[in-house]
Amino acid sequence: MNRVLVVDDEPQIVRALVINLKARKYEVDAAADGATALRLAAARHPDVIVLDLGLPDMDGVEVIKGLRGWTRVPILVLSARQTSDEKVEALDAGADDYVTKPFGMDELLARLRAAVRRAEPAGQPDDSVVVETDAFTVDLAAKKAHRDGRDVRLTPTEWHLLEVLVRNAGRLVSQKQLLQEVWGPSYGTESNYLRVYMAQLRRKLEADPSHPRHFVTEPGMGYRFER
Amino acid sequence: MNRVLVVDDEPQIVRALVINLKARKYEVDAAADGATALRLAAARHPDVIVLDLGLPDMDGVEVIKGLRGWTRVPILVLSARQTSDEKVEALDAGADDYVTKPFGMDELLARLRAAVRRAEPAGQPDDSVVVETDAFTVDLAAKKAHRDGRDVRLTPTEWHLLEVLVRNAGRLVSQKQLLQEVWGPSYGTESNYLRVYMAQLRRKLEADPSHPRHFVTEPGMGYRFER
DNA sequence: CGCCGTCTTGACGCGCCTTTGACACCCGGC
DNA sequence: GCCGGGTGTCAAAGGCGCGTCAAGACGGCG
Repeated sequence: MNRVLVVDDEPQIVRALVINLKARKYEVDAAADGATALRLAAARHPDVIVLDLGLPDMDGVEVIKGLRGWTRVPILVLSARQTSDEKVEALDAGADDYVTKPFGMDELLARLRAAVRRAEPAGQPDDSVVVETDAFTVDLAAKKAHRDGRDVRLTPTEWHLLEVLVRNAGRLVSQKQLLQEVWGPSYGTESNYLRVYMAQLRRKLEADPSHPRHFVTEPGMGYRFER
Repeated sequence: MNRVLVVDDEPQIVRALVINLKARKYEVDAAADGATALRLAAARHPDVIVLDLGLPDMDGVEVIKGLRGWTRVPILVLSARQTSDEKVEALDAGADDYVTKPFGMDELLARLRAAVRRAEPAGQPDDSVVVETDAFTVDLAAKKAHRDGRDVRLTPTEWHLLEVLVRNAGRLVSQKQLLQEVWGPSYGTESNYLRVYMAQLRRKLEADPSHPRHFVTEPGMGYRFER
């Protein structure tokens, strides 16, 4: 099931979109301004964002840039402005598509499907989403972690952190990058969050949490997941 | 340089597109019918396809399906038909974007850039910058150093220094430049720092630290990394 | 409205990294 | 042969980042 973030300050537009999307089995979050949009994008990690450019608190293009600083999630811009310049600016800022109001719901949904479809990973053989270590296994797609034959329960934040680390297996991930990918673009220095949650992951997944072998600290730089 | 395949049966449209695209340093191929389009797509492997739906020999949607059978290359549909049904059909067949004629060249080019951009390989993953010497290997992206089959742990300052030297491999780097790049612009004369940390790097990476072969001192000037 | 799980925040001790000073060494010039 | 600038080496001190714990704030759900 795909998650959509709808950003628009006109309630009736939001309502129409939410109804249509939910009817098609999307999970929907909604935001009425740019700040909320950025926060929700970070917190909920939608598969696609529908973004109205005319927001009360900030320029829509700034929202696009704010998102593009840390994510490649498809952004479908919705706007009443029809001029070519607006479109070019939004697209070059990182938007994936641009639909002018009034729009046909069928077309919007088709463009949404197209955006989601091409964002899906190219089905490459043998890049399994299941990662195994000698102590535990993680299935990113199924959102399941296993250890000693038992399921391990992880909170959303723990999952998110784990996911970023596992996707970069073997590579160092800087503290700043972790913070921005998990907590959102406005974070970057709150390294105490990382310490708390790395401890959680280690406690839940490492065989010997006080001597981690898979979640390695690189002092002063970041963390690394080693298979 | 990106390669574009333009598919349209109207010569003046093709001409306009080709001129504009070539002026922006794209390599351009052109096809006037669906069969030629499919052949050229296979032969030339364009980075993006601009496809008119109204072709003389076959339905545009069939061309899309024919392409999608074997490639995920971005397809930007160009069409005179404005109905919602047409758009939905084309998008669901696998098109990435749909622009109706008459179209603004600026907008089309922006949409083209967006299509090419998102098709680019996702960010960093697996683009490792590995430097090898006979004694050790350094992976700048993963922040990993290897020697005698074992990982070598480096502190942040050591990494930073190593990075500057490796990025300037073979070239002399002045003491002042090293100090300013690693310790900040307000440093420039604290050459004792360099001596301490160069010793660290040599001890951790050189086969014979007292006779360095890769981290060479140029007395009175600076240091040089030799592969 | 109250409960429960999750996230945030602060405090504390420890260990490692950085900084700093002292000293030996090499090499050219006097 | 002596001297001095630049360099390599070592070790101690200080500070900062990390792991850990726990309490409080927050938010979703019944």
